[in-house]
Amino acid sequence: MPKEAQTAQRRRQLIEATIAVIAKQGLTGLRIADVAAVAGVSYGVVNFYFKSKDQLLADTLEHLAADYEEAAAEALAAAGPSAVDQLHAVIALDFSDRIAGRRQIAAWTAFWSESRANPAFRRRCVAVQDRFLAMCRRLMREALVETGRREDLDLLAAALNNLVTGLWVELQLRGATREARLEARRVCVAYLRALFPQAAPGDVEADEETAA
Amino acid sequence: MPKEAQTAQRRRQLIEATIAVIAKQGLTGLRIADVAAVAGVSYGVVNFYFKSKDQLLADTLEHLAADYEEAAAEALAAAGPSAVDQLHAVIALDFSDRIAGRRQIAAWTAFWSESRANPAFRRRCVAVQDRFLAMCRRLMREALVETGRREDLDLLAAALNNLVTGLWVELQLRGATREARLEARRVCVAYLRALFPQAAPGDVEADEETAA
DNA sequence: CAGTTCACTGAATGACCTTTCAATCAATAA
DNA sequence: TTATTGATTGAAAGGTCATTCAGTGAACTG
Repeated sequence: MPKEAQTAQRRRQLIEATIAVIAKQGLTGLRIADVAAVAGVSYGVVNFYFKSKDQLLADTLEHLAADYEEAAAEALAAAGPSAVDQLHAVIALDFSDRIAGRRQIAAWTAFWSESRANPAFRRRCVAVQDRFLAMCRRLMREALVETGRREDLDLLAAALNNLVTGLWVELQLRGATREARLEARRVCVAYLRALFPQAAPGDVEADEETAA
Repeated sequence: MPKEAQTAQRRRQLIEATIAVIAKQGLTGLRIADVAAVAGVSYGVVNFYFKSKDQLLADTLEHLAADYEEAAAEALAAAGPSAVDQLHAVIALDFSDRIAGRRQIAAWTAFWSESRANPAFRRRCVAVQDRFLAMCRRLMREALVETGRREDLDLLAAALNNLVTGLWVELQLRGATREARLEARRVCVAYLRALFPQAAPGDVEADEETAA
């Protein structure tokens, strides 16, 4: 493996260990030594690859955010052409194992909660939310052209956005098992069905979003 | 003032300082000395009234939870008799200054994020959610009797529950100004209106829930 | 007024953790 | 093989912080 790729690989390994430790011990219980132990390396390594603990956390958030945005783009590209289909694809992704695993959800909620104290966290979290909200608006505008207009579209798009966020918190509280994630997805689908009774979506049971 | 009341008063003062510090510095930045400074007392006092930092945090969560539950009971009692009215009253409360101030929201999100690492936090947070969800279910069942049945009632009640949670996270990220709280409330109202188009609710602009 | 109680103070203690860095080791090049 | 480079290790330094506790003083009590 070329040197550069090896460095990237180790950084990723440490970031993933960081996420695991946050999930297990919370952000207040996160220690550099634990991250290193989970990654199976000496604790000096962490400060070799990351300038400081703070930088490690910032890079961890960046990793989560970039991974989410990449997966969302892929899911949209892979979904059917209708706006309702695309909405359902995004919902499926939001509760998929890849994006909404136990560890990732714990890390996201940790960053949200610290975001008022850490402007860098705040900016990145807000950027992700902005992008997701814009996507919801666009898709719902299209979906409502298909099924009949409403004047409170932006509010209903914000509701979808925040519904997903709230369900993530619920998964954090109750444990993001596969069954719990399916149930969360059903809640979102019920919301979409309430808005678009005409458009019949796929069955939630069917696929655990194997795509992407 | 009788001794017992004075003790309770000081404990409350320290708990409120704790909430303020969490809002400003996050849970990771919370130091006993800061709590004491905000409360305007010497730092030794904190360990005099609370066995430990952990106990201070547990009592802080208990304070938040009890305050919320009490306010919810009052809001329900003060609201009109119809289920839709009561739903709107609860929504108004959830984005009121009393319950959803900047500091309280920051504290709640902090406890949520630490709840996987701290079983005591988790239990209390889940208990609040359980109660709120049960209330949403009951009120929506009644509302749907008034306006027409649906089979996915439990999912739609869960959606309301989690929508509120998600909006709190949004307020945490973007700042819980009065205007932002009103907007969040509008999102909830839009959701309710989408479900119950017949039942006309009050105008959101009208009152900032002065009741309770 | 002397005695007692008790909230309160802040210096001292000791645990814990991040960060630094000299030494070691492995891989590659010469 | 030997030299060089750069990753890795973990001991040590330095700082931060929760917690303890002896002492202070204010408010009651008899």
